[in-house]
Amino acid sequence: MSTAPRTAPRTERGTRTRAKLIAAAEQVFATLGYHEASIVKITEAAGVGSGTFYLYFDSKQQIFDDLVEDLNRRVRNAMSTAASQETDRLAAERAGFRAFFGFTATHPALYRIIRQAEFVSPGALRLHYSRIVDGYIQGLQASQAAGQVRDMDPEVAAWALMGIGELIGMRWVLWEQAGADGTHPDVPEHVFEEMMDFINRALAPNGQLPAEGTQR
Amino acid sequence: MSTAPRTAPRTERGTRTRAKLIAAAEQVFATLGYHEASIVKITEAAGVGSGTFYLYFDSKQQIFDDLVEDLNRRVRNAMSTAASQETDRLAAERAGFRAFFGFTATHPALYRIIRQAEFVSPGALRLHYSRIVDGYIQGLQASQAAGQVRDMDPEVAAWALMGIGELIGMRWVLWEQAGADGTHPDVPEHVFEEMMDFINRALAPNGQLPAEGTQR
Amino acid sequence: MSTAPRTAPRTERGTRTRAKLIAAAEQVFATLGYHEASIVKITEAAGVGSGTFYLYFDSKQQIFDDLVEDLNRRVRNAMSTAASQETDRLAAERAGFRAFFGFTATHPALYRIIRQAEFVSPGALRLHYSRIVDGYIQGLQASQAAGQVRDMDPEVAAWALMGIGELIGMRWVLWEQAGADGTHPDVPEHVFEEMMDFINRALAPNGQLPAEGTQR
Amino acid sequence: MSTAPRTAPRTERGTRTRAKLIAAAEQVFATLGYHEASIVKITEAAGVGSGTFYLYFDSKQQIFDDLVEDLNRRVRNAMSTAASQETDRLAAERAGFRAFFGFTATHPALYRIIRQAEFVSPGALRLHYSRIVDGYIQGLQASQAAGQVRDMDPEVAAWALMGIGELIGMRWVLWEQAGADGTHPDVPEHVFEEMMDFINRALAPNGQLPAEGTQR
DNA sequence: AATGAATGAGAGTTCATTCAT
DNA sequence: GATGAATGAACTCTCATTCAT
Repeated sequence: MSTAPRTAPRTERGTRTRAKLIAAAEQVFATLGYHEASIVKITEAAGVGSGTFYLYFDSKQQIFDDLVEDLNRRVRNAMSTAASQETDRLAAERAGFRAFFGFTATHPALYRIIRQAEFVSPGALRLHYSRIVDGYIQGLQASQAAGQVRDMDPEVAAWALMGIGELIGMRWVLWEQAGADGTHPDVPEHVFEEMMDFINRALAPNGQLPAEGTQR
Repeated sequence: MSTAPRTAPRTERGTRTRAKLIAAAEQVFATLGYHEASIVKITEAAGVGSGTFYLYFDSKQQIFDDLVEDLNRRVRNAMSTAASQETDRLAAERAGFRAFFGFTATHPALYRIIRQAEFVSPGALRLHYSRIVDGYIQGLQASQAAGQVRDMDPEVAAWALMGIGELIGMRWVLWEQAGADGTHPDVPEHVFEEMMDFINRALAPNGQLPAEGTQR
Repeated sequence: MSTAPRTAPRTERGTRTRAKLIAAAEQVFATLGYHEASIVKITEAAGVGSGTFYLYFDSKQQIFDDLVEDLNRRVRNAMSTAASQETDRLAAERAGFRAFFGFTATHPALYRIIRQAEFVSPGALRLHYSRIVDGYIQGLQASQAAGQVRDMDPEVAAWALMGIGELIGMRWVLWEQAGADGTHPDVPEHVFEEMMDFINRALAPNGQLPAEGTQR
Repeated sequence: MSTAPRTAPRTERGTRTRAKLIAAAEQVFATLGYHEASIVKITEAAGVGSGTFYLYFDSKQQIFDDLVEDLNRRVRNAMSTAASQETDRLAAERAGFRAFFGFTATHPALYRIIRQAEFVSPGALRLHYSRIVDGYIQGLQASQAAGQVRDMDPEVAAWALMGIGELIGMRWVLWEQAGADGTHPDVPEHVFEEMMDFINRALAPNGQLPAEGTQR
């Protein structure tokens, strides 16, 4: 009857229990998808009683939302960390995409979970994509200010880049057989280069096409 | 037809009933998603008894597969029909994307359904994307042969184009509020032009970039 | 809306259709049991449309009742025909049991159907057994009048005989593997003789035990 | 216990709930038969929620099998307990049959359930009869060793005794109207005596038939 | 804080029966 | 007389959630 959310553990033991549940949920959702995953399966994987779940989460939806939030934060972090270590615009772009594909290869769960989010948690999907796109927009605007990207609407370009990464990653990472450790291979080199060439041409200022060597 | 249950009625009335069910399923799946959609909701939307469903489909899975198949066929048809009425490569590309967005606007179900397919019907998702990409590849190869597209791997470009259309369509068609008739607005003009410009630059042969000022 | 039973075909074609349905029902009920048998399976086996069934039978129950009636008539007929060809009381008894086991061996359907009758068709089971027992009672009374059976309540003895035949038949006919033609083997000779000896001793007038040769 | 689902509760409350379900199933199966009995009817009779059923049993089939097992164990126990308190072979036999009819009178479910087992649970029916018959065989062999039963094949005699009890019980216990408490009357005295006389004569060693006038 | 037995709404599915053709 | 598409009540079974312990 209390209106307080149940998500705040008061004791240290409680904190540990909540963490076990989140970790179990990530694994179970990734393996089975949202609907096939049941609370009992999650609590069993966490090694706690089924009733315990509701001490920390209001519903199955809520733990799902928490998970999407978590994964989104991690993929953006991976991308921005990688990009920020480069000074050149082109190198930063390459590093960002490499980080994105790397995260996809090692965390296929992200992909799987996101694809279910639209109906499970209205808004979670939009938030996920919007946040990543915001990162692209900021990068593009900075590059425009430095004269390294042509004059254009950065929002449209950002969604285009997001789409390119999304489907290339789907095709050449997720669809390739995962190894025994559940990790997929990375995008093949020539595909990555073709993709970067495609993007460079689309973004380059007039008359500043990339140097011959990389154009093929 | 190869997927129909043995009991599938063969009369004209039966054909009409099956069509009503497919149309209802499209609407219900699009609105509620696969898991929230129930056979009863579909049959109610179709205006038939719940048992009637099983005269035409073996399971909820099967009508889902049939629907994916159906929508895939229709969207590819819309795209190729539109593109084939243009002789110029650029015009054909524009027409193809316009048809894609138009289909998305009037059949949001396609999008929403595909996003759920990974866990629901492994294989259907891949088939859907692969078939559309095949269409892109053929178009790109023809344009390459005509010297209108630069030398490049058409498969990578095709997946990039697919991704661009996918996310631009998601952002500017599906995420925009649908009207009373359930139809979403089309992509705004300037977004469409920015996108086409992006693509043109990515595909244009060296030295054949559209002249400044005539691009829009 | 008419109160007339639908079981009376008016034309010759109707007579044939009804017969096809009865034959199909016997086969389907025997194979699948009452509840697993569906009207559609029966009509398919009969080669008619499913709606046709209700031109001749009011319900699934009714055709079942008709079948029980039919099988009961046939097994009693087999038994009494066999017995009536013997003049000696002992020989008649032996012939009756032989006929009973023979019918069981070639029509295992009877057994299977009867075992389901109690809940399917209240009264059918009682009628079946009562009628057979009535035959035994009449035989016993005649033998008593001839001094060939001791003074006793023929009704109790009749039910005892029925039970003996029932379980010996179950154990040594039905439980033995049927051949390729669906026919079970007959009761082994020594079992039959042991059983007849058992019965003879139970029924024989005091001091008139069967001759040494048949006692073992 | 070996047939319990993995989720079967282990607390004392759980034990009580399981017992309530088994008792309810006995009553419902006896009244309605296997096919008319539904899980909901059983759980309603047990006074628990319908989902509770599946905490204790995997399916309707399983509770049926468990019930057959349970009733079989109890009827054999009642029979052997009664018989073992008598030293005289004849008295033991009488006590065994009395116990059998008494069990039938208070647990008509056993009878009704067994009759349905053939199609419902192949094997359960055979096991039930075989186990009871095994008890008869052992008793007969012991009596033969003591010279109280004539030389004969005890297996055939055992099945004959089983059949006699089966049909006499059906006719004079089950077919007689049950009282308000659901319990049927016992076999009438003169029927019981006639039956015992029938059996005694069938089993008695040559020359040891009970003397006239002292048989009843 | 933790438990797990209990719940009941709702899922997918079947089939005896009806009725327009 | 014959058909078979259509029906809907009833089935078995699942699972997110509650609550007494």
